[in-house]
Amino acid sequence: MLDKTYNPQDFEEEIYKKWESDGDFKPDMKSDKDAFCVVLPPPNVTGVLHMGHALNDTLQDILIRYNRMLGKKVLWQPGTDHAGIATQMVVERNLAKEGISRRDLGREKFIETVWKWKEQSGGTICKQLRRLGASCDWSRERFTMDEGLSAAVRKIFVKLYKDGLIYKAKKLVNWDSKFMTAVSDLEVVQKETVGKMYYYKYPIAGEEGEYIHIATTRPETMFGDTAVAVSKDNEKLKHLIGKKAILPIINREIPIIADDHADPEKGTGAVKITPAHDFNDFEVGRRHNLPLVNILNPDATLNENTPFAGLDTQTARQKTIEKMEELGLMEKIEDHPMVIPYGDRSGVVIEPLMTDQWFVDAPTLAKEAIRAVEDGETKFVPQSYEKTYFEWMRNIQPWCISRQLWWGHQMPIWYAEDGTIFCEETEAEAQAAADKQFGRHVNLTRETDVLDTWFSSGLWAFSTLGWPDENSDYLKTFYPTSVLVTAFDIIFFWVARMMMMSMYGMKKIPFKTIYMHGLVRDEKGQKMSKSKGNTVDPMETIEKYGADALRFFMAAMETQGRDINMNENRIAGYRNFATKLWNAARFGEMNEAKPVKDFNISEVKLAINKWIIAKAQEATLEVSKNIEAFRFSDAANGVYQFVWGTFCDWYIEMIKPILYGEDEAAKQETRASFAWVLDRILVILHPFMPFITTQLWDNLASRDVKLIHHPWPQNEVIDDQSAQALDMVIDIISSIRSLRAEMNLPAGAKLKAYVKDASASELSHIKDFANIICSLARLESIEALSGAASSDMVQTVSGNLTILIPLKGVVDFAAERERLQKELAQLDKNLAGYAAKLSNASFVERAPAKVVEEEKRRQSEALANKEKVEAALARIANL
RNA sequence: GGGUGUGUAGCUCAGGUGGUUAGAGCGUUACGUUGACAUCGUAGAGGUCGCAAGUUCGAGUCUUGCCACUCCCA
Repeated sequence: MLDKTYNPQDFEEEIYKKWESDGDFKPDMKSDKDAFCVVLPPPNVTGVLHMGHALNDTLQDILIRYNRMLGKKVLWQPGTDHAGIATQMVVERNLAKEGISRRDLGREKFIETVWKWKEQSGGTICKQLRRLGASCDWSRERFTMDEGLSAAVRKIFVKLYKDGLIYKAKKLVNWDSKFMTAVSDLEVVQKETVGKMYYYKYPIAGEEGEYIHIATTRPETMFGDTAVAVSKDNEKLKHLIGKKAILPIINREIPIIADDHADPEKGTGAVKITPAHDFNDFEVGRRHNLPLVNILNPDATLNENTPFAGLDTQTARQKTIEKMEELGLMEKIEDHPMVIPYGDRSGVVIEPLMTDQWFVDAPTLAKEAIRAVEDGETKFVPQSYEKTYFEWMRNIQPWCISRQLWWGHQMPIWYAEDGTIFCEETEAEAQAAADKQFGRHVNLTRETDVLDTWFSSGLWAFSTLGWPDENSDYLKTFYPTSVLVTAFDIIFFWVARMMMMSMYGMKKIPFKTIYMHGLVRDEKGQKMSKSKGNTVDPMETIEKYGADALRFFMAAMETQGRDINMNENRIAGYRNFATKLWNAARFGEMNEAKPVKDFNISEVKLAINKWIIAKAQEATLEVSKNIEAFRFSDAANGVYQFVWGTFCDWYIEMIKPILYGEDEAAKQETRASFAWVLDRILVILHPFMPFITTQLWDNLASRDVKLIHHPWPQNEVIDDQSAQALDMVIDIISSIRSLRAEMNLPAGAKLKAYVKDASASELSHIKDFANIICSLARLESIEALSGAASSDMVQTVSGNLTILIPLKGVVDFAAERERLQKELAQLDKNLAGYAAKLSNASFVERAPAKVVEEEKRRQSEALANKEKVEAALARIANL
């Protein structure tokens, strides 16, 4: 027997453990069916599950479970990302608590510590994914730093290097002074702030009392100035071009050059050029062959090229201003709105800095990645994301892949004493190559930089399937993967890079479809963030409402291209939905509705049972179609509507008279049909709510097949002949219920009803379903009206039928007149609309005949109804 | 500044290709403990579909302009 109340905490975790220990998530590699594969976007190993994951993983699990039930060979490939900076940060913070810095430990010991941390605390998010019900094949769990994936990284790195697509260059890069590493453009966030604009002047060399006026937001960088630029079109200032300015304080002469970077309309029209510390100035410097003067140390303090060595930029700025004031060169300081770059992990100001770094030639790799999408080999859903993708890919910049961190893939690069570079997959190979080239044994030292985390996750679609082993069964079976499901915020970080790396490494697309979903926001539509304190922990939600309710919420809210706002009421609503299903199942149990082996739906005789079976099949079709089209909300709402609105609200209520009646054959068939439909519900609801469906499946009967592997119904022939009769019954019941409510008839009053204007077949249906109608509309009887309607009868119209109920002295006829007047007004309004359309010659001429016919039908129906209502009004006019 | 979305009931949201009286859940009102379920049932109220013009026999849906907000890129 099922428990009286639905309590997901009682069974969800156990069910998951059983699936996992039974190997239910593993693909049957011997099967000859189509393959279906999804790679899990690897969460950071430091991560904990947030609502974004809950959405992402629910959608993937729905696709995975649906396709598994379709009988395909299904793999959901899980794993985690080593998350370079994030992980190093966590471990460094832990060490700091014990007063140890990573430098105290040294590189090797530190990395050991990270690995230890990973073993102990790295698996949190994977446990949480299990709690959500994600049916990943955990036996194949990978980590971006594990041996296989590291081999993939080395192999592709060497290949790229030898193809000339990885190179070392001294360039201006985004420098994070907290972690003392370069970061990529994507890891920099631009924040708007109100800063200051400083106006000062530089003396002109050899011209006493002449100055050039400068406006800058960063006075302390003046020690790195190697020119002042003026536009050649600047009438006021162009006479200065070719002269020299003197950098005050350090008294260095710098040229005044002509360059359009200096906009005559902005600031003073003259711009100080600091090529080593500004991306724009760097370009100016290159155009004019200006020297680069670096004024910063790696920790963003000023160096000995300045008078303020060792001071941080803020202090140095104050000192510079003071000095300039002393010299009488400071003019004014104004508030100035500006955009300042910050490190997305470190939160410190990012400084452009000249350093030696390694780059991937992204513009070259992007070509194939663009082509694959242009040619439709990979499709974006919703398609509009193609635009974003193309926009980015066509303007892509070289990708800085080196990081001056310790945690990550160390680059397979070795230097000889003279600096010659050797790039091989192993040290031995590098040594051999070096010895061969030099003709003697040389000492090699390895590059200390590690790779950007996204370099290894860029290989994820194929490295997890066994590459570089080209003969791997999994690689052959599952590559290209079927669908990638991800949020749009990592389209550049990850999706674009996987496309590039896969097209380069595999010469084939990584996935056929990329499904992009939105972000999960808080109730007000604000982005969730720890600093705002508006995050909702999915684990707490699951604890309170069950994983199924959270999953169903995510599915039901997922409409293409839109963000999802959290809504606890709604989650509670889906928990109620689960409760509803639970109680429906209990109803079946109490009424001995057990699944019947080899139950043949084509032999079902009762219209009510035929009807619900057809409706269940229609719902199945709807769910299938919508999942295939990635219309998750339509799919979820389809099952919801069927379970609650059709099965519980109508079918269960309508079969009660049968189940409590005397007709044994009818009872038997109804019990079997009920059980069949309930089973069908469990099947089509399973991808959305795997736990409750499995719990019910396992407890309602002994089964030959586990629900997780139950075949998904396909190609069914739907017999909906009985649909019309049942629709009429439902319509009659609804009309009578409305009438009762509107007239405030006591719920307990048993009434007699008479039907007018019914055809012979309609009358026979009414007779067949009389007990159902009476039970649900709380009538004493329903039969055909013989003779004229008596004057105390109130009426309601249902389709083309008129239902009359005599109400001697029970009713307030004034209220009834009011009700009928209201109905009449509505009918008149509609009739006016139909008449306007049909008297419009161009409508009748140009609209399709079907539409015109339909309009005429509606008009005549409304007219007939109007007559009936008028008759009823006349009848009770004097009461 | 460039680009992209969004604006529908009190709230949160659905409304592929234009065609009934624009739907759901929550909330709300009235009634109800009828032998699964009060985490419930029945019935109702509630909308100039952001604004304005246009195309069309017909516009929530297509076009243009405007307003407000979101996000991405500079």
